[in-house]
Amino acid sequence: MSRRILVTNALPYANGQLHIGHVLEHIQTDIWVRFQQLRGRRCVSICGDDTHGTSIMIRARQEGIREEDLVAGMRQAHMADLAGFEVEYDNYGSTNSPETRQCCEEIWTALRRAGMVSEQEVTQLYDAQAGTFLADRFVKGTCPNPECHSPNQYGDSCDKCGRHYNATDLIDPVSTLSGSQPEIRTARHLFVNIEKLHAFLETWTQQGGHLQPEVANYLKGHFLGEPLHDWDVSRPAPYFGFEIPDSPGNFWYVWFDAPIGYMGSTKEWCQRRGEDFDAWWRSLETELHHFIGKDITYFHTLFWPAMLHVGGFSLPTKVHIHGFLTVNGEKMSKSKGTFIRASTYLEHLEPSYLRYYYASKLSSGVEDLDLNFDDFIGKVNSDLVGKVVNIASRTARFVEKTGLAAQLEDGRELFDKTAAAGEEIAAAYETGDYSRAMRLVMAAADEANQFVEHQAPWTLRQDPQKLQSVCTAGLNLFRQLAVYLAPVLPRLARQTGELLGDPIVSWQQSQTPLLGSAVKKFAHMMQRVDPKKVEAMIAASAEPAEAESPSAAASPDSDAPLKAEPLAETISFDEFSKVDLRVARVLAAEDVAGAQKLLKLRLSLGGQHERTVFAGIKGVYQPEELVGRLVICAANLAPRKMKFGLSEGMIVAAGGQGSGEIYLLAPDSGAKPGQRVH
RNA sequence: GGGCUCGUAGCUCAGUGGUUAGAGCAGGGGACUCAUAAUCCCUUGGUCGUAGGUUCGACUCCUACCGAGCCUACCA
Repeated sequence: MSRRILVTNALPYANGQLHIGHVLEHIQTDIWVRFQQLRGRRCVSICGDDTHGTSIMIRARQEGIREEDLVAGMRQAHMADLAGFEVEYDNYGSTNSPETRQCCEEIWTALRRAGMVSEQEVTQLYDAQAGTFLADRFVKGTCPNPECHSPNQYGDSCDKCGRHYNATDLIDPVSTLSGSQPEIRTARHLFVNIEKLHAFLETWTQQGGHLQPEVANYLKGHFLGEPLHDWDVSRPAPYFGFEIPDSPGNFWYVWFDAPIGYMGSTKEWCQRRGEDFDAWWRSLETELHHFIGKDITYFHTLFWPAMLHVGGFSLPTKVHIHGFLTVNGEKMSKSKGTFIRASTYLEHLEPSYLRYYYASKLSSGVEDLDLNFDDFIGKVNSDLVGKVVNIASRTARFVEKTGLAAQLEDGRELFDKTAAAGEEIAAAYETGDYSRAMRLVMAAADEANQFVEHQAPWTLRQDPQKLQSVCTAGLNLFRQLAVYLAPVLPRLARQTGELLGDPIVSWQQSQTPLLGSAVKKFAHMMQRVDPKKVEAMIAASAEPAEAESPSAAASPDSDAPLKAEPLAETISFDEFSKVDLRVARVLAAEDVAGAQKLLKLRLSLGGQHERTVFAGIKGVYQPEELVGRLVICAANLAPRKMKFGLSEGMIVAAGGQGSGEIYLLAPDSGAKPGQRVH
């Protein structure tokens, strides 16, 4: 009996345009789906937009439109981008649909019935002016870390010093929505007591091959080794989402309904196609495969199976988790032009290039994948144009008039060999090891080129029958490759079908030669990648701000540090003079065992006045080189108790955060310990 | 600090116990000229991160360390 498979791709968030990192996942999914369909399986692919949450609500407000309109517009843009990359879904839905709401209610009811919902008080910052609670990313303030005190930090953690804290700990918090000072308010939230399913999750994650081994290990070590925390699944109004039926004024948190959106989207498809929903989501006969990025592992491997289990739905057969995309070896960067939108790519380059490149580098593991443009150009040009398409290009013209021979005589052996390789290639696709599949196909392409070379059809004008025989073999070898590549390169498969008058619809077509068929006039199937277009794409992606402005070019110093850390708000002289900075001499400096960045300093402010200060400069300054030198110390800072002792001040230093650059300030010679800095 | 992944030729990567470690690209030499300066043949190039260990035998297993990335905690 043929397998029945339901495949999902993570739902893109409706808050932004797709970029080439999103595209990686969609292509990975699309290749797998097309492969299954080519193999004759019943394989349905489901996606849609993830539409709820504070971000969407805020953005809609900013643009002065309804959330529904914002979300609808973004969905159209996402669908257009995906279509541009030849990514096809059987249904592209939205979490903001009646179908998703219905599924949410069903699972919620089951959670209630299982006694897995509890209420707890949650204290959060509240913006009275905007009338909403503030998610961490909507509040900014000064980092509460006394050693840091960086302004303009988000409510969850400081990107300067890396400390994590509660938004309520921020100094001088400001709502980014209204600019007003938020107040602290308490609200009742609903929690799912996932710990009750600990044993179930332990078994499900560790057995049955549902997860890649490294993912199973990760969960075991990080979450399953101790009781699972209750999961906060509600947000008080106003919130763009679904109101919880039995808890008026509370809405399901976006991550509650996001995966349920897979079901809602399936339901839409079922209604349109007259399919039975339960046959897809409550049937042991149906495989369920999720493709996601490693950033959302947690939601898909713990909460999601738990919700499905409680709701009586099918559990995922496998969660396929991939790594992140880097470009030219680094995180995508707006200033370097490597943060490339899907639509920008499509304006400059063919989707086939990226589909093939990604396929050639994807494995079944969770490793990150690097898109290196030199490599990209080389690989696409030599593999696809130089090798694969070239086989057709050098044989088709000779048989335009005669068509394919009635028998496969020459090349029979190689044809059989290539046909036999099909199973190995299929196995590689099946496990998600596309790079292996591509290697195998390219090896076959090399042999096909050798065959053509040795038969030298261009020397056979005097022997039309032999010429036709050789080219029939060459084109059949090419057709085999086109079948094997069809999941990755659907356009090439279509072109091949047209060339030979026989559409490629099944993997099985690689096993039998096509004979007696007419051959159309050969036209180029794929253009080489033009490096200039790659450059143009990168230039078009670079942030306009980074495009050189005349004044920036004239200045000897880059304005990058200032951009990285914008000026703080204006303060009065009185406020400035509250900070008492003093010249101090380093009496002693030592490593703090166990600390990653800390040195323990003993400072003298003159006479008997000494201070112990911890400074995050380990690895940048050696303790020996500090002893005796003068530094500037914030001397009236409240002492701070730290893991390694009490810190009685702070020494000031300049630096680009995160870059490891730290430069201690020093007074010019002549300054004496204890002197104040005015 | 804990965890995961990775470290093999200039580049991108195969290779998970067994003969002298492979491919593609790039480089060098030659051939062909059908083909999108594509192709074919030959060729240069690696102490498989380091150091130990297990084994008759290790790139492959174990331990430690070094380096890169990510996650997580703590801390700055």
